[in-house]
Amino acid sequence: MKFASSYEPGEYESDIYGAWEASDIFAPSTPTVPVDNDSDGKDDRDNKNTYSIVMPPPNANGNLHIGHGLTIALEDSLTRYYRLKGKSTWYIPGADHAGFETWVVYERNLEKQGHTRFEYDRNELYARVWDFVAEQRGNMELQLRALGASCSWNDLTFTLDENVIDRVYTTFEKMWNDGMIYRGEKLVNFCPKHQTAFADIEVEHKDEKGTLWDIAYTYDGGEIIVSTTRPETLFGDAAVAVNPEDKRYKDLIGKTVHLPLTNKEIPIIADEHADPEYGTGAVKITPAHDFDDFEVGERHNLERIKVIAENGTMINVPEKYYGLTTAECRKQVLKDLKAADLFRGEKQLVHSVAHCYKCGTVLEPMLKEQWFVDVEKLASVAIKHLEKNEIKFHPANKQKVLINYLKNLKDWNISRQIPWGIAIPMFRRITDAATDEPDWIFDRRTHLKEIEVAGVKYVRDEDTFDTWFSSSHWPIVCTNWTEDNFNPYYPLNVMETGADILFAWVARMIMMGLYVTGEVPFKEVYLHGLVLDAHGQKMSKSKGNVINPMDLVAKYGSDAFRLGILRGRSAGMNQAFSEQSVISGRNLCNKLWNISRLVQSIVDETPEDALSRSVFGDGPNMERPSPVTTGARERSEKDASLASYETLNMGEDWICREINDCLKQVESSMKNYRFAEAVEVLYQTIWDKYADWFLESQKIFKNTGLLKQTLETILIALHPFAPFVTEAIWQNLSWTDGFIATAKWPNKLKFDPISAAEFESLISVVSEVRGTLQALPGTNNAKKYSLLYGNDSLVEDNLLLIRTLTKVPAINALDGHPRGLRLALANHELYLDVPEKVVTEYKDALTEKILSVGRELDALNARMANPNYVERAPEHLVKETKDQIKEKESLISRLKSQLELI
RNA sequence: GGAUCCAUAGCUCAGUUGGCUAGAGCGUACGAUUCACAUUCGUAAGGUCGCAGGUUCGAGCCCUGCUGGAUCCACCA
Repeated sequence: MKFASSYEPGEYESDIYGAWEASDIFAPSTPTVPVDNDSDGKDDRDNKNTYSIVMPPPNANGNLHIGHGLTIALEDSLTRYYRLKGKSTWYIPGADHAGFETWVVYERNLEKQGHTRFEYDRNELYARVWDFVAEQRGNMELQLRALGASCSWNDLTFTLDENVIDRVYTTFEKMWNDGMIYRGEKLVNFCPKHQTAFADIEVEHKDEKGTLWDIAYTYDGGEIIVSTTRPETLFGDAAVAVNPEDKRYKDLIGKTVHLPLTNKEIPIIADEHADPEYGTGAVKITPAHDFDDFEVGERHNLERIKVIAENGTMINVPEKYYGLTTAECRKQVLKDLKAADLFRGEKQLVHSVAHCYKCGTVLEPMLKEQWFVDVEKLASVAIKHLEKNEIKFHPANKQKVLINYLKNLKDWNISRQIPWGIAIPMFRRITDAATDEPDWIFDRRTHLKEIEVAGVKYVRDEDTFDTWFSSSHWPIVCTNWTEDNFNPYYPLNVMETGADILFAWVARMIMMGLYVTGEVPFKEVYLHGLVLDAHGQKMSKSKGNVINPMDLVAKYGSDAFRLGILRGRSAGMNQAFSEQSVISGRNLCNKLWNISRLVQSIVDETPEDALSRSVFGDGPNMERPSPVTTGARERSEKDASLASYETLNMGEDWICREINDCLKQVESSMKNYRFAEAVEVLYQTIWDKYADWFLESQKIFKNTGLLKQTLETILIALHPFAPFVTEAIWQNLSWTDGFIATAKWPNKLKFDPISAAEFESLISVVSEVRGTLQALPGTNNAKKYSLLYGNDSLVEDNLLLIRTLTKVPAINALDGHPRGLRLALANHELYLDVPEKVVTEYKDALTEKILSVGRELDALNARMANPNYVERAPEHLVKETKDQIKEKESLISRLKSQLELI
């Protein structure tokens, strides 16, 4: 048997992916390189039929985590949907060198082997990490395949590919020439462990308990007490600041105080930065080691005295403290202050402290010469385009959030002291050269340590770029955008990524896209939130609640994972996820499998229908009977709209209508990025409508043309979300052809709307029968009692169907007097043939039913009693209310007469 | 300090310009089962839509205030 009794994803998934890839169906149909067939010098391509999306590159040396799972589920659903819709889809995969992340892993390995980074020069380290990453990379790519990502593998972009580096250098050169790059000595957040600076955005602030110490700075005839959490930095103090409005210290402004433990005198200055309400109102100013103090120092032209070295030890301090770590120094300073009777007390406080987001080390504000990008122009251009709504955001509020961020953006430190990254293409003049040559020159030859230009020698800056500087070019480099040619794939149709990197990445892609190409890099942005555990908690290794997507794929299948993670998820929100939703997805796949199995078995009863060709290998599950030769069908069979069928009864019209509604809802959901809704409506349609009502009725009618057509339609509609099971079924069905992955999105089905609506009545009749049978005392009622009908054409015309669906033993026309229990249906005369005794026992339930219908009727009447409602509400609503009142009234009177009979 | 989001059934979530009796999945209870599927089928219970006001014929949805939770940015000597 081709269809086993349950769907086993493990038996199909890798074969299916292999077949897709071997047939190269994920490459876009519109060429990605310029085409000029008529040699008129113009590109013949257009962007009307293209759909482009790039993958946020996963870390090349890591494993995919749950967030990647969500990313792929979202992006691949879009890609597959638009592919079925006939677009030339280009889903471009990527791999990230993940500068700092990878470096941390590599350096840890080095340390384990008893080595340090300082044993090697930069080029050698780079080469070693390159090999390390190359070894790891295939793993991540296999996992993307397991998730079903239908990306164009030939176009995979690695963040250190030559074209990426070229593009980054071109941009940097342009910025340098435009005067947007400057070298500045500024305070940067510096990790003493990793020996590198970070951008503001990479810093993690955590609230910590600390101590605030009061220290006396003396002057002739008195002392001024300052409060500090960092006594060890006092050697770098350049002043003491007080608020100009602070009466206590007014007379001291301009005087000098003695800096404790030294022979230095420093001035007392007036600056707004000092808050009279905080501590003593006087604050020590250490321009080289505190961000605020740096600014105070700039205002007052104070000396920047660097007392902490990059390795975290003390420098430029009295002999006694030299070389101590900051912690040791703090201890010693406090001890010495007490001995000198300059210590004036301490108190506990909670303050936020900057930490390295990778190793947790407390970051040191460090005075360093670094490369900065002047972001003013970049940000203002981006704001202008954002305010013109050139990019649509999902969720919409992120547009405002982003604009707000850009308005407050500070200059961007792009230097990193990590070997693993793109070298900054700047060279410094060696000091003894002629003095009229520039200090720094741009040059692409970063593989050289030293270059000579016009007889002057220059040495390369050893720093590398912040990875966000290069990844801000991602849409540009992935689509091979160039200055010279029209590119039908740029801007991207959508940028899908995590809401947590809206600032770090999305903002920078927009700025860079506009700077380089003059256009926004994408038309829409979809941001997903965090995937939380089943209880809404953040996943973390320390909590032990991390869910590995690959485990779920192995256990339940790729489709189940995708369906599960998309359910109940909406843009931008951090939402819970549990194995249970994956199990639901698995169940749907199995349901669909069995639906197909049933349809195939009905089709098989008509042998001339059984014909197809296999597109695929000879796996044990992929075999099918030899083709039958009668009436060979053309490939157009897979175009669902061309298949022929006729609807022969109202259930058939009804399912056509329901499937059409479903398609419409899926289309509108996809347009609005409401993935969960698309999945939900498919789930309902396939399970509750197709299987539970339509297929049940087809056990009687067996309309093979329609069965084939409708099954194809729902398979294609579900394919974007569950690519494997739909393909596995497609390949197993006897009449389908080609890949479902490249099928055509179905057209609407034709049906008779009046007949379709009548089926709703039948459903309500059947439901009422089932409900009443369950409510009656006793078990197995469906087998005990038959139905009697009065003058009712719906029932009369559908005796067999109603009998099948309700499982009652018989349905007979009422001969003479009504008997048994009349069902609570306003428009049908139907009785359950039950003995008087049972009817009597049912009395309470009947009374309750009358009361509940009565309450509904009261509410409707109250509405009509309100003259304002009748006057002001839309006419159709008023009419509807009237109709409902009529229906309820008739139902109630029937139920009441029944009750009287008892 | 600035900003954003969230609060609907036991749990996780829908509910799109305000409009029919507020929905789904899971869970729970009861019942079924040779006939595609126990990864099944049927039935049911379960909600003052966080609280308090306001606008409206009509509010889960709009407005104001409050409470609770989350996140981001800035700052914390």
